[in-house]
Amino acid sequence: MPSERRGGALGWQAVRDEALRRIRAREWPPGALIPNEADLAAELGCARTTVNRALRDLAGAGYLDRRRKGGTRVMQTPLRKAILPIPVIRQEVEARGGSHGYRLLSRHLAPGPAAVQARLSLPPDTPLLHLRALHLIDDRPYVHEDRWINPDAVPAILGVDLARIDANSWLVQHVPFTHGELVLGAGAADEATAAAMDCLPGTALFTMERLTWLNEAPVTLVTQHFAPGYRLGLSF
Amino acid sequence: MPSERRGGALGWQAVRDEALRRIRAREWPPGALIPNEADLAAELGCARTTVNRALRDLAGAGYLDRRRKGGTRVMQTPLRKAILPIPVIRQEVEARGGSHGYRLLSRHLAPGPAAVQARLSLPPDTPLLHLRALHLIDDRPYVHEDRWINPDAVPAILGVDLARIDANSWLVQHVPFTHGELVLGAGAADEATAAAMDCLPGTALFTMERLTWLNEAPVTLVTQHFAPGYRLGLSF
DNA sequence: AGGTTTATTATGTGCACTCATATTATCGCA
DNA sequence: TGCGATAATATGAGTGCACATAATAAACCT
Repeated sequence: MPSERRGGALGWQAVRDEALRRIRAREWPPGALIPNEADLAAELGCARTTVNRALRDLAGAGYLDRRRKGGTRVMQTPLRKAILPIPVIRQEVEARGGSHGYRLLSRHLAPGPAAVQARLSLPPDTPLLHLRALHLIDDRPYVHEDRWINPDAVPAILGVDLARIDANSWLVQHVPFTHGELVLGAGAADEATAAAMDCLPGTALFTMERLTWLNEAPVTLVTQHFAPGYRLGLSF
Repeated sequence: MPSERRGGALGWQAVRDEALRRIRAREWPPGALIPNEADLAAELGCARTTVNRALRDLAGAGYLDRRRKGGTRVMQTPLRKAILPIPVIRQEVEARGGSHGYRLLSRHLAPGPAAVQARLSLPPDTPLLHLRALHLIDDRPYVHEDRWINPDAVPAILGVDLARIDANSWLVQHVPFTHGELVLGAGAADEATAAAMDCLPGTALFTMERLTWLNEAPVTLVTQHFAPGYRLGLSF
């Protein structure tokens, strides 16, 4: 018996599936108020706790809107979401079965342009570690990255041999962060990027900008340009 | 008392916060086995159920790896994720405070190119509704979309006046779907897209391709090209 | 009628108990 | 020593109960 348990009662996943079925079948149409937990529990022959967990899960998935005393209603538009794992290039390449190469192109310690300092919410004269690097997959250019690191938040980074290990891998292993922002876009390759990526200037490149924070302190800002033709696939 | 309850016991969110603190402080270092639920409950003075919920939440967020009998260990790399809401252009534009305009550029009912039929897992001769449309924000081009709809999955779409309401809005309101795929990328504007978007051919455009399914049946495949300079921001 | 207080209601959360299930470790035997 | 059966263990899950909390509806008093 797939979805049944002792005495024919349903488990929380079975309750969730049944509720989702009713939503999709429009038995519970968009915007409608659904029966309360106690009634559903009685109808389905399980405990209220079980119904609670099922409905809480559906609310988290964006199908239901729940409020105390107000009851539970079906969202008018399901509002689906896709999950984007924050990529670690090295792992991404190796997961594809490719060999990961890495070349540090430049390394400087100095305040960045005003726009960068502002993006990090730092005074214009705060020195930052500026890295430019190239990730390779099977010896072909894969990602060109331009990174700024705040040494105040990560003093140890200054002693790391970044020609041997890429900053992303090192940071992921050694520096926790609390939250971040991510911006996706498309841009034309500039001269420097085109040279590094071995493509023509002006080629359309997929771009990802990432800014991470450790509490109130900015950790690192990185802009990555992906090789021409790169596609990022997600499921939802 | 912010995080306390009756008798000084912690609630599940407080337990989660404490566990997260220990992970970030490296009191529980990456890869380490943490105390079992019963011990933690005893230490924190709450029920095992409460600890269970807290740790389950952290596992869902990617901080912990749990397995029966194996115990709970801290993930070596936290593996963070960003949530990408599947956009509905009209709502996105209006949420920005802009006015949403829409123009249907073409509408045909015929089988598509082999690549499209294959992407939808349909025989090469299945007729599809092919739409090209332009979304405007404050009367300026915003998104150019090229859409294929499977009339077998959505017969009613053939009777809808798609010059008045955009297909996305109509589909979201009238057709449930079970899952989908999404591909992000960057591409150069071709002649037709450039003309519609009022930019030069070859301009780098952010691209989103979306394919939705209703159980085993493909519903719609849409390729959207966003206006030059478009940036998609997310938090994590 | 108007506004404030009070009761009602549905969900949110916690606890103690019970059993299920997936592993892992251990024991016993050849 | 090697291998299969068995016991031990940590998490997964369900139930019944109690109480907390937020939002609403009803009662109440000017």
